[in-house]
Amino acid sequence: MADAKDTAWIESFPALKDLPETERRLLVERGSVIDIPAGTTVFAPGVAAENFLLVIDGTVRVQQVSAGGREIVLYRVSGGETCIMTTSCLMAEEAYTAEGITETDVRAVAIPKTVFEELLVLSPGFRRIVFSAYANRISDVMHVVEDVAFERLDKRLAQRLLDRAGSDDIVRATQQELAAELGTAREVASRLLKEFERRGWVALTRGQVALRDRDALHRAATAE
Amino acid sequence: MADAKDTAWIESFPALKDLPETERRLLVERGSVIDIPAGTTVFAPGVAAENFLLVIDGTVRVQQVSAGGREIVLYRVSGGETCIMTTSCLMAEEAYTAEGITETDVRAVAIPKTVFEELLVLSPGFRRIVFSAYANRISDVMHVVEDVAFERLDKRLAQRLLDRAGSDDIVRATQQELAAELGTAREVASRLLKEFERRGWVALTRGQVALRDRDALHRAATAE
DNA sequence: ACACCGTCTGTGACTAAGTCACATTCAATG
DNA sequence: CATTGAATGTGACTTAGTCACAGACGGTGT
Repeated sequence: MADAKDTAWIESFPALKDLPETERRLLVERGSVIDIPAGTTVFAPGVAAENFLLVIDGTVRVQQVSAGGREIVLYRVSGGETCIMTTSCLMAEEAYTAEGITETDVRAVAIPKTVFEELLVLSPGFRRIVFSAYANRISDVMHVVEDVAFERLDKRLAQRLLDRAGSDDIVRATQQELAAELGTAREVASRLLKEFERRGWVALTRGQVALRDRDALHRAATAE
Repeated sequence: MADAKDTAWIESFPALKDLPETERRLLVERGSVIDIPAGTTVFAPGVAAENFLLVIDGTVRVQQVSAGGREIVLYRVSGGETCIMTTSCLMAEEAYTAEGITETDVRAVAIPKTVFEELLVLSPGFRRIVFSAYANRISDVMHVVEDVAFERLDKRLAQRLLDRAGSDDIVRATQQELAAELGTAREVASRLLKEFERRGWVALTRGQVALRDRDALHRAATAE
């Protein structure tokens, strides 16, 4: 009876829907669709996950947390993507210090470890999906290194505002949250935002930033 | 005739030498031992590699290079480890901006892509090795993010000096190279090193740093 | 031996970013 | 409408990065 719903999700994964019928059936029959409320910790240091997660809808934020309580966002996993950290926590020798938190309500498919192994064996397509997920995450994190080590903060902030703004040109986030995106201190983000406001690029209100001049922000984000 | 030598290398990989005989034979018969001189670029942005590399001896430095010419070391691959970047360059959708360079003469085993695929299919042990290599590299790079974003430079420099010093307490590297390790500017590294010297922790000569007080450096590296 | 030259190192002056210690403002709630 | 906790603003200071140089060292060829 739940069959109609169970087969539907696979269509949201471009990479999966082209798999041969046997492999699709394995996924559909043995994977279970789960709903996770916003703000849930999906994985964290010291907590081993037993499932391979495919995110159908919503986003999971993966971030690094420092001893001093500062945070930095490493990447986000959203609809149609796979969350490799849940599985790879098992395999890493060193302990991760990163954590994954649902930013919105998330609907996901949990593939048990055994089925994950089976698919790796019998499906070249599935292998490709898993490896390219890994490769892309490494690439994401390397990009964060590049950003933090070499780019100016005003540039990074402007870019982040553009990335996070919806079509209404509004970023719904506190300055604390924006600072955590970039791995900087709240005061620093605050001062930069004030400067952006002084220049007429944004308008600040409690808990949100309204973009007023996307062009100017874009120029700032891509300067030299 | 080359058999004696061919079977020898597998013993330097703790993870591989416990594989079943069939899988070991595949590796030994189809992999080819290659020698790479120091300073060779093993992989770079835009260059796809066709082999899976197992490093027998020597080290490969993987680093990020910025547009402005600044560098930062992400991790090193040394004897008994696998270089996943060579294979995963193929799989990532985004282009990498990292490059791998041999720091010493390197002896490695190149596993052709087809054999790599075969082994992934038939060997759970080999899969575990590959995935744990990926997981550990992600972990390494995340650690770099943490370091760059949250740790003080003097602390990081002290740690790096201790890491890189041989048993003779000497780090053979120019200040430029040390700066590149940490992703900072040469002048900054230079000033910090001078300060370390003033405190009697190190002695500076052209192209090398001699450690004079490991304890003090260790305290600096682990302070709060 | 010595002059040459490229690399490596040192420094001052300035800008950018992070820290610390607060003051202030806002919006939800009783 | 008064209280309260979260969010924001700011000054003063330290640490890190940039820019523009000036020296200093060590290998090379004559």
